[in-house]
Amino acid sequence: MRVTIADVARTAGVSKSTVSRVLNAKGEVDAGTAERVREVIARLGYVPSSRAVGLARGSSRTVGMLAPSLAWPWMAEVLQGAVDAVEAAGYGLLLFTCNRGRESMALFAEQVSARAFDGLLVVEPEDGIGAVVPLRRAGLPVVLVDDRARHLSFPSVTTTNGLGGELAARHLLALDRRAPLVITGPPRFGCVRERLEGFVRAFEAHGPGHDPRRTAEGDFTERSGEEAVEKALADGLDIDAVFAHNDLSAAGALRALRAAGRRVPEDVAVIGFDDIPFAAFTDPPLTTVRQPLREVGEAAANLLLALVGGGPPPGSPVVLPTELVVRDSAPHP
Amino acid sequence: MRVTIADVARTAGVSKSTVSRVLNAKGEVDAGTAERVREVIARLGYVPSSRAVGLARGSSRTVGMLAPSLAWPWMAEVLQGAVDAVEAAGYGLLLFTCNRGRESMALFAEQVSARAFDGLLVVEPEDGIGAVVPLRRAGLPVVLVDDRARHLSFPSVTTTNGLGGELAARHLLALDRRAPLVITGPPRFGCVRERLEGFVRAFEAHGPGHDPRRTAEGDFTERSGEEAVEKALADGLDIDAVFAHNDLSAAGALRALRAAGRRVPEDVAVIGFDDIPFAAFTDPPLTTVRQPLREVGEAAANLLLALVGGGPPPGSPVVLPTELVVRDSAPHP
DNA sequence: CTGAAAGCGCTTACAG
DNA sequence: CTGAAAGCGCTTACAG
Repeated sequence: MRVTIADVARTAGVSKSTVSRVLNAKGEVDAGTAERVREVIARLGYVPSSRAVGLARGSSRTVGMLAPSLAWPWMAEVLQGAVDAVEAAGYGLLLFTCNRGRESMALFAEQVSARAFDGLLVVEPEDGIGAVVPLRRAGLPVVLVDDRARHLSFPSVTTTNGLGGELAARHLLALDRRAPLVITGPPRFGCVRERLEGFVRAFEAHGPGHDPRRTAEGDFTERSGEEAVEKALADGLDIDAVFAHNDLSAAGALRALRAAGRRVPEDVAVIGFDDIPFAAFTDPPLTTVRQPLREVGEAAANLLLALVGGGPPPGSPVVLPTELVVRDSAPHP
Repeated sequence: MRVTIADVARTAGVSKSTVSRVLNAKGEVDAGTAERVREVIARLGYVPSSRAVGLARGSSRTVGMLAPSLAWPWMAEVLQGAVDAVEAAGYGLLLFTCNRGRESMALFAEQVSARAFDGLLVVEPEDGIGAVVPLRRAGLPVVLVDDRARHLSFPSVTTTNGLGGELAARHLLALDRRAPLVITGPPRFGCVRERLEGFVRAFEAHGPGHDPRRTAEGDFTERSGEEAVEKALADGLDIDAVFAHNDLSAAGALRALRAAGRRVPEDVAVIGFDDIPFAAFTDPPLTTVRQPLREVGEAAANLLLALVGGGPPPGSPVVLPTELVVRDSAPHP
């Protein structure tokens, strides 16, 4: 029923080898023969079976992507970038999620060992990269969208998180804010540590320094941003600025400030991180440190494809630039 | 290098057939032999090659999903639901996007005909389902997350869009709002037509009826919601309520109303549609018609898996309920 | 330039 | 209960 390479060969009056040659533009084929074969292929609507090709060739033209829950708004952007790059290369993207915990990982492991894909893209797994270390050791090309594994020399793509923290700090200093509240994410994330370090560094170099009591640990949720502000105010901390480690917690901070009757930006300037689409729609619109998320996805995918293609692993992480996007929550000086 | 079924057979002192039998729990195998084979499989860490199994068996335990740009906030939710269901069934999900237009579709078509997957999930393609009709005719199980193809008897999953429109209307009427502005999405979407019809129906049955001039066509973007309100106000239309066909355009409406000095909900009550996570964070938080997006993804995937498994196509679309989520932009009466 | 044959790693009748 | 063999649809040396 489905047309195979044998059908094409028979119809064109050549061998399967020859059909395969014109298909893959490999080896010398008489121009006339090639033309004839191509014509038959078109007429019969023949398309090679990816399974058979994969089996014979030992590769599947598919890459895997392991992501935490897709509920994080920035994930969609990274994923879109990756899909675009993968598609452009004629590959398929097999998507896996850690969403269901251990069970997810077990299923994922199965697919891995079943050789369902040729390379793997891993985005910030919540529980560390322990699960992917052996895969890489087993020879599977792996690229991390993250920076925590730098010391393990995992190929990775990340952004200038430290610089981002610095940009936020300098902007607040330019606005003459000296009493910031920093709402971080979970400190196990390398990006969190870098953002904080960059911020503190700038506040020490160009400002009054940073009092550790002005750092509140959040968990990237809107609620945690809200709580951090509520607690700071309840503790009697005077604050004229907030630097949140992501836009969601910045939105929470905005809400808590509003509820407390503090005006933004007059009383308290607020800066977020990520620049997810939603950042432009908060009230007031959020000044934030933009991460080029789609580009991150694209870069990671392209790096992976290069590795799959046999390219050399990059010596150092690919680092994409962050930039400050100024909106009303912390306007220009 | 990689361990194959032949290695297992040799080590266990049986034939490949027998290994295959214990692997697939097919046919009678002596309990002792089976035990021995299982032990060898575990010791050697053998995992069947998905490609080889697929080729021999004629199926790949993979389903495809074709989605428009992942940038729409609700897509992530649907996708997450689908991934969860697919993973739970031990299948893989191959993700495709229409994001790059014709080129995307060409690549997609290629993967389809290459039999890279056993079934296809299609989410609201911008340019209609023309591309997938032939696939289905060719025998590929297809499930639509949409309702426009109902007359083509495509298996599909959708929500009670008409009821959603009605819920919005009744809530506004209960708040004694008689002068609504309805901001629709592109009318080519079936869901848009249903939402509008449901709204109008309720306004005619229980209220003053609906003046067509009170309907503005939007395109689901924040900007289009903003413009619709600006234009209505510029035209001197008196409005005491807005019903937007999605949360993004509702957010735009909120912004335009604020800019015009109208208080929400005192002067104008606002209701959105979808209940994307961001709806809870607007100012004021948005009252909206909730669609169970994750459940939609799950239901669609499960339906598809059933079809792939040889189940009968459902006679009618699977319809999931919408419900009104009341927040401050249109509070309880 | 081209074909016959072996092989990729499985499954599945068919015999026994 | 078990094995030998053919077959899934390709690719790739190896001959010619």
